[in-house]
Amino acid sequence: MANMTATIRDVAERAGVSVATVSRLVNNTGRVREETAAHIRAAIDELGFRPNAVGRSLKKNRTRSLGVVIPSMSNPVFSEAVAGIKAEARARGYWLMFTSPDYAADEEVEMVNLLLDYRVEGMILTVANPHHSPALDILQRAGVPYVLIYNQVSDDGHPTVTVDNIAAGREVAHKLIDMGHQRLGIVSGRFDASDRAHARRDGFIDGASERGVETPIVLEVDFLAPKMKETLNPVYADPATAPTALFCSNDLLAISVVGALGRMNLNVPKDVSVVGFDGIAVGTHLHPTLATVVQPSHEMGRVATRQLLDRLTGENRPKMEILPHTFRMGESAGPVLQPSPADLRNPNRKTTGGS
Amino acid sequence: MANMTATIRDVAERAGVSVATVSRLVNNTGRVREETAAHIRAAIDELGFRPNAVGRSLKKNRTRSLGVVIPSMSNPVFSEAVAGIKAEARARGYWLMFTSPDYAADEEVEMVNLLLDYRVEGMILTVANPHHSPALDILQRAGVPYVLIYNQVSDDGHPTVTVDNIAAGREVAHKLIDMGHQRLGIVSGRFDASDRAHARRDGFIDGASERGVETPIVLEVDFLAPKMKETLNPVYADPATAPTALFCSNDLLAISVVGALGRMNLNVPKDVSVVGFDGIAVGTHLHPTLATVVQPSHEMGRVATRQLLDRLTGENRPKMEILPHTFRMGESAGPVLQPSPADLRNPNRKTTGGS
DNA sequence: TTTACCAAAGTAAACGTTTACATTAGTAGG
DNA sequence: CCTACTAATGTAAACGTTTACTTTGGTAAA
Repeated sequence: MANMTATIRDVAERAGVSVATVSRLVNNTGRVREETAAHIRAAIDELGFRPNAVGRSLKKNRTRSLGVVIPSMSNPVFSEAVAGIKAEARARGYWLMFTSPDYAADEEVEMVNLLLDYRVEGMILTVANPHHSPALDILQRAGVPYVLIYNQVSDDGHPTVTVDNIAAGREVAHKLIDMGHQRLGIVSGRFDASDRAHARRDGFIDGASERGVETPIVLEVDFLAPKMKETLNPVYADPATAPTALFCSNDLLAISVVGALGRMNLNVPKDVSVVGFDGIAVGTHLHPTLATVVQPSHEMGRVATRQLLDRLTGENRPKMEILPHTFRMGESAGPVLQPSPADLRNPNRKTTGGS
Repeated sequence: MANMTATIRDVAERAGVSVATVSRLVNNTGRVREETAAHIRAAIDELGFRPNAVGRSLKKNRTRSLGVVIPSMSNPVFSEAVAGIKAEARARGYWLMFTSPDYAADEEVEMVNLLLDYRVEGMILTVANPHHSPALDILQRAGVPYVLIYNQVSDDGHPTVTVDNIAAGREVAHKLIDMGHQRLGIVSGRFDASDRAHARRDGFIDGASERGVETPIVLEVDFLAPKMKETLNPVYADPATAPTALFCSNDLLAISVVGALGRMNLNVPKDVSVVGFDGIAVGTHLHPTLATVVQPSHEMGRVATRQLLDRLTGENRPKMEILPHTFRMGESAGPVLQPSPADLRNPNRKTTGGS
């Protein structure tokens, strides 16, 4: 009967050969006579031998594992990226050790430290703020290669695979204004926990300003437990001033907003248009389907991993890479139905905005 | 400047002590004079020394890591469980290596093998079918402790933390029938990929039968890419025979069903009631909110981990543990509004059903 | 028969820790 | 001054692999 963790030495002994020969057979390195091989294979089977990756890692000084740190596992957008990372990593023989700090900054540092202790060969991560990140400092000090995903970095910064959040935010503003919306709003998670939410907001506000539309109001909510109705109620107390379109910093938030509006007896999109960000799958199954900016999450994961692994094999250094996003129209967004008298006098697009 | 992976020997050398002393200081085992300690700490800082977990694991023959294999990362119900697992594991100094086979049976085996190679000390997993699982066979053969979660096992089987899926299914049937529904349906993922979907269906059918209600029709869809409208259209072609209530084997599916019905111009819950299973957070944010059976996912993760770790420290053997589920009412389910003439003559609850 | 070569296998030294055991030196009791 | 004890530290052998280097035979060429 097979049992507790036989070692290569046990196998060698039982097969009557040296450990070196067993190792060579197991790893297909060097040649071994077929007769001998048969003995060894038999011994392996009988003992239930399974090469110890710990011993191997130590000797080769390579763990063949990558660390992945994403903000949260409960947002499908990150799951999709991890799927992409996993696909690419496994195709190249790497294993993933991943974890999420769930939006706690100190956890970010803690997890990076742990991963370094485990000697991952590289890391892929999304941090709260890449421009001031203790976690990244540690990583750099340790000299372990890494690639960011989703994060919004300025040009010279860290190697990153992401989309152009600012441009995307701007486009959403334009799209909504083109549909006739003149009073815009933003619903976002905490900006200090997400640099991309920050960027999307900036782009959106910028886009509004470019079209001479009043600056959108900004509603910052706690992403983890958004009390959506309480947030929206005061804003929609006066329909005459309330935004006719809301841009949400991610799809999960947008779903929550759509639900809350419905429960406030406001129709989406007739009374309020809602646009999300991310393009998570569930958005297409809702009623109304969710209008959103789609990020190529799976692809982002793949590309980041490819960059990282190429770097590890010395092929080249990762650089910043901006992947294309797309706007996906959905039933949650539509034209303004009842423009206010002011809007009737003012055509949609002002050519220029004073101040 | 700090740099490439200093070893304990480097530190010892620089501090002018032996490696044993450094080890003792780092691990708080044995005493070391404060003056010496200061030197060592300085050396550690200057060299950026970070104990190599691989070396440590090899020597101690303990990796302090647990393997987690869940069917999919894109279903939030599993993310919640992992959060619970993570909380408990980290509190006791364990690290998680987790992965998901994404509903591919051969991957299940592959992942378990990899985790065993990495010498995880125990595993927590949800398999497609615990009664015939090559992955579990391997695990048992290897003698590595494990605990299942979510899986539906018969009494004598594997240690498992789960809810009573059959009873829950039965309750849902009763609830719906109590609301006046007489024509029931089930929408489920592939039964061969989920023993719990199987159990929920059995319970539901059983519950209907107990009340003398016609056997629900069963719609089996591909969970990964459900073509929901195509599935539901033929069923709802004739409103007179179509189910007035649908029980879905999980919330993600239920959300998809609600959306599809909406797009078919059927009102939920006026025309059709929909009930899900899992209790994922997003369900409470939708409009209509999702009626569902809530599993204590986080708690299930915690309990399973506690069982496993207790087992590892020899405290006791894990056994099957059934946690309580709850029915959460939501706007997606309601009473039948326009009972058919037949229903009017027949009161809701038949006292007994003849075949 | 020698020589040279090659395939097949063995030997032993790492890899970075931990830890049982040994050593040293300082202190207190006699 | 010796003895005994203790605190502080050192020595060296593991843990399970991989791999450079060596050894052993067998075979073909000369």
